[in-house]
Amino acid sequence: MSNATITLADVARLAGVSKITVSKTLNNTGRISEGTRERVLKAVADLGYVVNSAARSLRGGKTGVLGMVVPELVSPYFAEVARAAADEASQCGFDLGVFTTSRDVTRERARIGTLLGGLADGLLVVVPSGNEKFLLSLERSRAPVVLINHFGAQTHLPMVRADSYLGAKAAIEHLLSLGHQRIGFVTGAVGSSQAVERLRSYREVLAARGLLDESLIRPGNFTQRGGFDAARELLALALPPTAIFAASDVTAFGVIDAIKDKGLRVPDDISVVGFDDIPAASQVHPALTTVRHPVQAMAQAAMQLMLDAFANKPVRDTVIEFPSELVIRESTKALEIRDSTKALEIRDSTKALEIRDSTKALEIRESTKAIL
Amino acid sequence: MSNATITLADVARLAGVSKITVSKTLNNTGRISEGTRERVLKAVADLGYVVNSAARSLRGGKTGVLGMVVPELVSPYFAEVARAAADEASQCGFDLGVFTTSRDVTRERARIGTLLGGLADGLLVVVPSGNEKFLLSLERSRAPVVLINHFGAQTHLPMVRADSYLGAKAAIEHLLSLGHQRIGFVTGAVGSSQAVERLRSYREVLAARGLLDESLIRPGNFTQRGGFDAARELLALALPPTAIFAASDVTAFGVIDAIKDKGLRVPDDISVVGFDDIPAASQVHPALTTVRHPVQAMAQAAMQLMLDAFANKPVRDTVIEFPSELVIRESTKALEIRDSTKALEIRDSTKALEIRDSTKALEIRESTKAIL
DNA sequence: TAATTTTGGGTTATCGATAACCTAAACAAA
DNA sequence: TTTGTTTAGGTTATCGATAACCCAAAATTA
Repeated sequence: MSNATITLADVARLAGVSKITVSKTLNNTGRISEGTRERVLKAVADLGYVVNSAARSLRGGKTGVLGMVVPELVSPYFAEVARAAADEASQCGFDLGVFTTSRDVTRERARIGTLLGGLADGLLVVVPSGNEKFLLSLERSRAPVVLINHFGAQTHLPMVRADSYLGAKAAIEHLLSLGHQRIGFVTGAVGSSQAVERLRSYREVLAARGLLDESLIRPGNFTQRGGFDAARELLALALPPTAIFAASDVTAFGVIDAIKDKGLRVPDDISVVGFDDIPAASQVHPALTTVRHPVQAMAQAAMQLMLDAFANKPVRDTVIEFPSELVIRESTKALEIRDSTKALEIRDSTKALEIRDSTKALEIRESTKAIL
Repeated sequence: MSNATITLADVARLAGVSKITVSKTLNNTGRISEGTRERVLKAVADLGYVVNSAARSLRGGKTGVLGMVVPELVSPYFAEVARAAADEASQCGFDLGVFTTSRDVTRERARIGTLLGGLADGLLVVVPSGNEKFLLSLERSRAPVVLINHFGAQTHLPMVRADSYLGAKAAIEHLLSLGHQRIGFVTGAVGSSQAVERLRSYREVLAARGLLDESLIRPGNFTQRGGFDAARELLALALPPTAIFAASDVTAFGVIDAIKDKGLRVPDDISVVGFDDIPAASQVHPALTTVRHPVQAMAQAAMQLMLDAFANKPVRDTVIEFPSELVIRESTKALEIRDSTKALEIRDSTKALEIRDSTKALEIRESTKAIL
């Protein structure tokens, strides 16, 4: 089992032709007779030849690999986004390599450079923090870059994102319609533009009705533990909230844990709403009322932007925004006098009621060009 | 904003030196005077130059990127394995790109070839199905390949894996010690070597005590839905099991859903044990008793094998096996006369009792060489 | 038959970075 | 002054694949 690299030259020698003939055969370019083609393909199979992507890339060709950068892999939301993107990429004949963002910005830039410098044909970037310098270095890269869920600093890079503001608004209004007046909020990660949008929506909707109470806002950092701690603080207030809106589903799980830990019940004593609609949201008891991003459609749009960029179509300043949708399940309930026994029955039911508010994706091309 | 690629030559021109001087400066090879170094670094910064990885790779250098292939991204277990691997890779100065296995074997081989043909310096492969041809093509690749959790076909590739057999045995014995005699089993995915090991353990341990009943074994396919359906069937039996062992935590969640759906309680009516110890396992109510793989240690060992391979140390036929450990939480309970009120209290407690059986990792180098 | 086109396939140069080797200076020692 | 030794930096060739171009022989047409 020799470890020597098998190159086009080896195949050519075995098949008794020139390198270029092998290349043409494998790429279906140029004219090759049937006999030669067969001999070449046999030699390729016998030697187990595979093209060297580095060489092909260097010569100006495509590697067939796209890169994706996400903040973390274990977060169900990012995992879902990555899965959707990998699916769409695969449909288009590309492989998707998923990388996690480094905490170190310098290292991060170096890595992006590496990826874009011949390893990947393009990059899908999920930027929670809108680091301007980082975006600038992305903009100047030769390979196409598509941003996903970016709400921060100004950039000309094409992007696909899901609205967080209206989805959060729908969630708060749902709670208001159930009679809740004191609604707590557990924020997301500091620096996440999505988290900022959700908090902004919470503040504006409640302020408009004179119900905003800043003491009901607690940091949650998008973690279950953060949700747990935040809810504990909220429950310890002299006048605790009757409903809690968490900036993510995972945070909401922590909130629910804290509520149960206190001996209270969801949704009978306190209603809880999450955000993201990760797979687990529909499978916990009580099933979680939450806001969902149309992840698959977003991935499809991102992939289309990537293909457009490959085809040299103009994609600069393109913004494709999808609406988020409220998914009502079992963790929210009208504010009323409780009956513990009945509440338990409801909690044990697995039949989730799903109601969705969905509208079409807005596509805004060249929208920010006028600013230039 | 020109889109032209910036190469070493551009930097060299601006700095007034030759290409090789730039290369030496950036790689800290050769002797460069302080003045020249500064001029070069300034030119690099001004132009925003980043090395072309494809060219470097082609020239025989390293790209600094490792590839990892996992069956899927959304599975919490694989996500956790990928996270651990990315952590370890990062510690060693590498970036890790995570790819999902394609269903199409031909496409899969082509992709692996692409990755190994210059894009990645090495590959970590999580192979649930031990496709022999696939392994053979991996063996003949020039770049190092380390298998993770492989139990299938014979291969010379170095591997790191966690025992499933003994962990499953510990789980079953835990249930037996609690007085359970009728223990159901929900299997994993067909073709998964891990799933095979777990089922084998279940069969052997129970058969040894004359308690094996094949009608208590149901397919679960590692999914929550599969666990749900399997548990429904088990509960519909004339003599249903008093405990159910699921081949994965996610399956166990489905099992628990089904039990609750039937109006029964965990662990008061039926005990449930999972496998994997995904993050959610410790956070559900009741917290799940399960079996855990030492994922971080495994990733570290895999990375060490990779580094050894880079250093041309012999790694062929190396097998590093880690023991799995039983984590006892709240979903298992001694078989006894029930008191519903009391059971509820236990269920609502968030204080998980964690007991672990842990021994040291076994390292077997050259173990299979004698077979040749 | 001569001219033209088609077919099948080879030659050369190139992508960008770098290992191996070489060449001038400048300085020190003899 | 001559010889040796650093120091600083440049030349050349090469990795593997392929675009652009070229060239025979065979087939077709005038």
